[in-house]
Parts: sequence; C-alpha cells; structure tokens
Amino acid sequence: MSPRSTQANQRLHEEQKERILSAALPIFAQKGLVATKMADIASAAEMGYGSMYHYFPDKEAIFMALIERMMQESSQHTQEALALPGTPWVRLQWWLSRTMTWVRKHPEITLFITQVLTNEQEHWKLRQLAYQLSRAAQKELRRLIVEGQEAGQVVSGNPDRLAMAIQSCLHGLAIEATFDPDRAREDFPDAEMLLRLLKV
Amino acid sequence: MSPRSTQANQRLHEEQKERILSAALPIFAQKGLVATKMADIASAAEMGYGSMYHYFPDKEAIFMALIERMMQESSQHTQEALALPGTPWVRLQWWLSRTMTWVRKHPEITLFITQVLTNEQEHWKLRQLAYQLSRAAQKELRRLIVEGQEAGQVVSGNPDRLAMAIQSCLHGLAIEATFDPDRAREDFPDAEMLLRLLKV
DNA sequence: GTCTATACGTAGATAGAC
DNA sequence: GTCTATCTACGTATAGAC
Repeated sequence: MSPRSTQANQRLHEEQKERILSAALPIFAQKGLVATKMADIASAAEMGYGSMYHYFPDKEAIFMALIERMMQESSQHTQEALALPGTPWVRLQWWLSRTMTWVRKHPEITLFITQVLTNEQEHWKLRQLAYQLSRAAQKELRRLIVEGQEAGQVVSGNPDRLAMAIQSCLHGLAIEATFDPDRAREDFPDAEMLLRLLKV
Repeated sequence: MSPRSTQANQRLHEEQKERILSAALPIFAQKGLVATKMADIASAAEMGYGSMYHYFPDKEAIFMALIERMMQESSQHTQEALALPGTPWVRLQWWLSRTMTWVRKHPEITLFITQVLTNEQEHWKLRQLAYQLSRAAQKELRRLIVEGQEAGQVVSGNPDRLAMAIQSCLHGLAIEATFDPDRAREDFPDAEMLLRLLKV
C-alpha cells in the first residue's frame, strides 16, 4: 500500500485499458457496435471475458472512449496543419498528403467514424460526437480552400462542394483500404492526383 | 384453384416479397446484417412478424436476394454505358453523371454494398458477390479511362489509381448522402467537378 | 486482478389459431 | 395468407472462486 506500488498499479491499469482499446478499434470499425461481441474484444486483447468489466463498465463505454481519443488526435492534426507557414496551396498539399498517409496506414480509424455516422442511429450521444468531429474537419478544409481561392491558387466554385468532394474521397479510400489492403497498397492514389480537384 | 387465381396469387406473392425487400434495403444499409432485427423490417414493411417467414426462410435470405437484385441492376447500368456512341470522354461524362445522380438518389444501395464489404466477414458468400460487383464496376471504369487516355482525352497516369480515386469518391458520397441528406442536397458535387480528376 | 459459471434479457425462428 | 404466442439460442453483465 505504499505510494509507489499504487502508482505502478495505476500504470498497469492504464496499460490494460490501452490494450483493450487497441484491440477493440479494428473490430468496431469492421463490425459496428452491435455486431461486435465482448467476447471478440476479449480474445483479441488476449484477456478473460470478465476482466473487461474491471476496466470499462460496459461495451458502450469502450466505444465512447475510442471516439474521445480520436477527437483529440484529429484536432491535434488539424492544429498542426493550420499553424504551418507557406501559401494556402502548400498548406493544402501538406494537409492532404499527410491525411492520406494517415488514412492509408490507419484506415480503421476513419472507418470507425464512418460506422458511427451510418450505423448507430440509436446512440445519439455517439453520433453527436462523431458529427462534430466530421464537421470540424470539414470546416477547416473549407477554410484552406477559401484561402486558396482568394490567393488565386484554387479553382473557383462552391467551397463546400469542393470540400465534400475531397472528404468523400478520403472516406471512400478508407473503405477500400480496409476491405482490400493488397489492392490499396498498389492502387492508392497520391495527394497530387486528388489535388487536381482543386487545381486552377 | 383455377389457373387464373393461381396466377393472381403468384403476383401477390411477388408483390409482398418486393414489399419486404424495399423495406429491408435502407435498414440493412444503415445497420448491417446483424444489427437489423426482423422486427424492424416487419414494421417497416407494415406486416406481422411471422409473415416474413412465409416469403423468406430467414434473415440472410432477404439479404442475399437484395444483393442478387443489385447485381442485375448494376450490370444493366454498365451495359448501357458501354453501348453508348461517342468519344471516350463523352461516355465518361455520361457514365459519371448518371452514376452520381443514382448515388445521390439511392445512396442506401451503394452503402449497402459497402456494408457487405466492410461488415460481414463471416458471410463469405455475400462478400464474394459484393466483391464481384465492385470489381466489375472497377474494371469497366478502368476500360473507359484507358480508352480516354489512348484518345488523349484523359490525363496520363496509372488507370487503376484513377479508377480507385473516382470510385472512392462515389463510395464516400453515398456515405455523406445517407448520413446527412440535407447537406448532400446542397453540397453534392456535380460530375464536372469530379471529372477534373481525369481532365488533361 | 483474473477468470469461470450463471442469471437475465433479447431476438430469431416456429407452431398453430384464425 | 396473416398474425400472435412460444420455444430456443445467444450475448451481456455479474457474482463469486482463486
């Protein structure tokens, strides 16, 4: 009961939580909340079934924890992009190529958000969070596009539509990459290709 | 028991099956196979729970019937595009604008295929079908792109990547349209916008 | 802290009344 | 052919042994 052992215990506790979350993410992404069984997560995390309930009160809590963590990562990523120096076009290039690399490497994360948006109507709280996440990304991309248009570097036209086109592409790429990783490795488009959507 | 009443009965039978399928499609598209309850479909089709089992042996049979029907529709659509006269670029324009209109009006159909590809690993038969469907569409689009490149009307570059970019966009648009129909109505990009991906 | 065994609830499928 | 009532199986959450 010394402070030291308490600290060590807390550390272990966090590590176990992390273990559960890492195991749960790809399963949720592929199957959705309802179809994912606690037994699936338990075996993926190489844990006994009941142990899960020492770390999370129920299945939805795991789901929620994943969304919250993702919001943090995503907003951090966006902050970096906005803080960059350079012309709007350079920033767009940087943002898109970095986002595409990320989508390619971790398609399950994008797919997870997609799952929430499309599958879990009944969980309005989750949807709300995912919606904010998605909208925040859209808003920032729109801003980059508008700046680019003002600088004459981005094609004119409705910036909301342009943003939707880009974002849809990213969503779709995450799906393809998850479903068929081999093909994605070969045929994944690069940022230059998608940037043609915006080029003057 | 006259032949006429038998015919009329069969007609009614088919109508009821159709009613079930129409009701089931958007629910499957949004929730996936596992999360969709037979009770959901029954109430959407305005039928008693047990009646469903007079028309389909089980839930998976409804799911399968939807996939098979979609394969027919999709291949029909592709055939039309290929039979068109005109330059490759004109055919691409025609194909893409028609496909986009279709995605916009019936996003749940595209989303349903997406669900199968991403969610239902355990049902290899369904996945196989959906995979063929998806690959067939890709192959035809690729062909149009190659023809366009040979005619000097489409930008040079790996045609598989170009096809993947276009298809990913369509996938993503279906997601957006399903999730947020209001926004889709306003910000849905048009075919011209996406064709910039291919323009010389 | 970890895991096994169990209680409870829900959903698929069926039997049988009308 | 339609629907309600019921059986059965499965999955969540929990209790309790170690």
